Amino acid sequence: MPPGTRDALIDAATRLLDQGGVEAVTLREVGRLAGVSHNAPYKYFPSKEALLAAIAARELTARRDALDATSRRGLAPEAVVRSVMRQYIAWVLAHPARFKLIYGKWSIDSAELGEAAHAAQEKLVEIVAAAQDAEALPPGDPVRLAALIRALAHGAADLAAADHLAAGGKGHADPEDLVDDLLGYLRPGVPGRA
Amino acid sequence: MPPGTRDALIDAATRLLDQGGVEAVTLREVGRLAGVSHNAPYKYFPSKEALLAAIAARELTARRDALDATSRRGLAPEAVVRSVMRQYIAWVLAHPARFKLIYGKWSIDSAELGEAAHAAQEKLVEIVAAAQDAEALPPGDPVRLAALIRALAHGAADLAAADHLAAGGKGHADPEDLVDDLLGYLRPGVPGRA
DNA sequence: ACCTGAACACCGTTCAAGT
DNA sequence: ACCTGAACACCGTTCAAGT
Repeated sequence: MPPGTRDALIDAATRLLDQGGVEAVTLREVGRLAGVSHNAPYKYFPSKEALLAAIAARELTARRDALDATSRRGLAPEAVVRSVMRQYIAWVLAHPARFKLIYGKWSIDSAELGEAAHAAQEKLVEIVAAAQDAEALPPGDPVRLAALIRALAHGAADLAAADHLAAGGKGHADPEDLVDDLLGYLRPGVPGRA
Repeated sequence: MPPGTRDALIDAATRLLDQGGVEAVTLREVGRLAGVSHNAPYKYFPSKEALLAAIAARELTARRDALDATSRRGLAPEAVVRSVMRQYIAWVLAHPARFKLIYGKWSIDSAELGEAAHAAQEKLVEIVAAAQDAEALPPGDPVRLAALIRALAHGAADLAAADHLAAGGKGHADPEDLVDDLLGYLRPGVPGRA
């Protein structure tokens, strides 16, 4: 079954999510796009939220694969870190509804979702640790430094997506600028930004 | 009219928001809590989303006032910055639904909401600029440095609220730790974290 | 000016029934 | 095993009507 009803449902729901946000994802419209009735999804997912969790898990796995691909490209360790942060921001701005969905509130907890998130997080820690080994990032707990870097990219992207970065929007501070600023401050042994 | 139906509606909606997230805010329940019918809100707000925007604007104004109060407390400039970041994180963790609402997707644009966001942002820039003047933060465009600091607090708090900080949740990296780490890296003239 | 009750189109979910 | 159509309770919004 190459298409597969289950995948067709996830595809349809993802399309609706991208086009109109999570509130545009109705089971009736998902069914219509997938060519089934509006309650066929209940054969594959116990609830609408479980369908949304499947979208989120699939997306997080794709993000982890993207991190993996970047880390294998043969770039210098610091370039990998910078590239990964830029990709994160580009992803949020390209698919804000997927981003909001993943980090929004969940009433159910999907093991698939939790594991996908964990895998992506671990990949980033590896990348940061490699940059530390090359002395391109300051020493210390790589989990903690990865969390710092990721939190900045996450916050900058979210504020940019919500149009709350540097109120007035003069391009005074794009999320990419903030990434560069942070990496500048993190450069080991070099005081300040210079 | 001390209570005032309009304020009673915002109060009721805020209570529902805090208790069950934005999806728990239904006009029927808002009306019931406020002691009016389920369509009385339409006399004060053109839509449900406009009522939500009023909540968001009120909250942003309260945040600005909190920033203002902290900056007038007579603390050293660096202590003000640290205190303000901790307050931001505490606010997100205490009222995640208000936070998600403010930075979520808006189909309408409320002038009140935009102005409240701008006022809060400007207050933070003032605080950062004062710390720069006291050489407690590195020099440069205060708007940009304020954006960096805020983006980190925003991202760390959002990831913590969504339980995505340092997957595994061992307290390896609390949002407050990340704030301290960033301020350490930003200390002018001192290389690294030491 | 402020509020109500009935009505409309829509939604998630359940269920009996079909193949 | 997989899917459908009818039904239920709920929702945002509109509207005619009341004071």
